[in-house]
Amino acid sequence: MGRGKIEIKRIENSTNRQVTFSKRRNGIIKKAREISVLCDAQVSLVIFSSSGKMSEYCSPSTTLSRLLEKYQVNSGKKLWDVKHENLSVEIDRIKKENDNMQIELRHLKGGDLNSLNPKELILIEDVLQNGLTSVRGKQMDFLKKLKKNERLLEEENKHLTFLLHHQELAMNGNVRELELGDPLKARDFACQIPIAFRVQPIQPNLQENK
Amino acid sequence: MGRGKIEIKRIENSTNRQVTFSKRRNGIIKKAREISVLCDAQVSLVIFSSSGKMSEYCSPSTTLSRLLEKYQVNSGKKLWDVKHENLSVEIDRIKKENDNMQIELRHLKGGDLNSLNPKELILIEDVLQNGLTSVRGKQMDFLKKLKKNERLLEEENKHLTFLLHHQELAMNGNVRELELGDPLKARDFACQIPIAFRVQPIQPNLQENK
DNA sequence: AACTATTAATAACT
DNA sequence: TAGTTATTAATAGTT
Repeated sequence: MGRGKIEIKRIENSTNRQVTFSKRRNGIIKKAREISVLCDAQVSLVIFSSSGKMSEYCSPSTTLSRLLEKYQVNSGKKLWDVKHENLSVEIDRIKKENDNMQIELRHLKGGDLNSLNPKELILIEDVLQNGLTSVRGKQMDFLKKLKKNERLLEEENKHLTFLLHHQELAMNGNVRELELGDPLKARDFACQIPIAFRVQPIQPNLQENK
Repeated sequence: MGRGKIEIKRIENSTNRQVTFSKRRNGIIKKAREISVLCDAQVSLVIFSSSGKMSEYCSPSTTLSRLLEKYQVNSGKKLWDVKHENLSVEIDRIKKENDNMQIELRHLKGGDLNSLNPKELILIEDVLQNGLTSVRGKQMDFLKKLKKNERLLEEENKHLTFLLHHQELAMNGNVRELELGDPLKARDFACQIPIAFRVQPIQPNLQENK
């Protein structure tokens, strides 16, 4: 169909090839659209020119994705194969793991025990007993720590009380001396107070609890 | 191009549509092959007839998968990544669920308790205590059942012993009578034995254990 | 499935 | 790159 018959083989002239590509691409896309409409067919057409330019046609009644889905079902070929498959396998594996843990958890919490025999019950009992021992051990640790902190606090209290008492005594003495009118001692006193109050012992253990 | 011009709209006559589909499908596939060869193009063509029959063409220099890979890069559209993404999301969800259960299990079994505060410890202790109570309750049920069976067996034993004893007495009596030569009694005795042995009490509860 | 009158596509040319 | 046209190719209706 043209000014002469042509052989179906690669067109060597690059310009010619490019022109023919343009024309025939339009033609084939038109054909695709026509068969879609005339025959109620679903068509996907993807064309890359030798220079890498892409053209496509897809029947308006569908999408390329859906068509390819059908393609896979129909042909049995897998297009987005390995990755997809791996993910599915992974999901199955994790789900199984999940189920097992769920059952174990239920059993430990005292559910669904009817399906177990006495031996299995004993195993679970052991696990629970061990868990309980550990948890109570940890609670005991907390208790000890609290007790220890209490003791430290009490000691600190004593110390503070002692310091406070001495402070009072010193203050009284200075006041008395101030009343007697000694300016040198008065200055000394003014400097003393901040230092005395700076003796605020900090107990780091007290901040440890979360 | 035919015996008359046709409008490009759905062919209502089903047979006609089917025939036209066949002809045009061949035509378009031929066109696809031709543009592939003539212009060094890569073409993928997938066609589904309205009845669901699939036809395809793909340039010999490539595969549908590779072409679609290029398609995605070129168009920026995602063909199978949507599904891919969904699977990934699903995996993440399940993995998270998994992790949570794993942590819970570890805690119940007495591991990784350092990360817990006293309140959480108490919660876990409660769960363990409840579980232990349930498990021990179930064990108690088993024990009771065993005890009950034991009792029933003992009673049955007694009964059987009793029957056996009587049997022996009866036998001795009959033998003596036989020795005295009473043919009527002898026949009676012969009939008695089977009946006596038929009193084999069956204890259905004994079969209940799995 | 084959035929053929007719239209549609397009190769070479402009 | 786009338009023209002579020629071939595709195909609608028919057998």
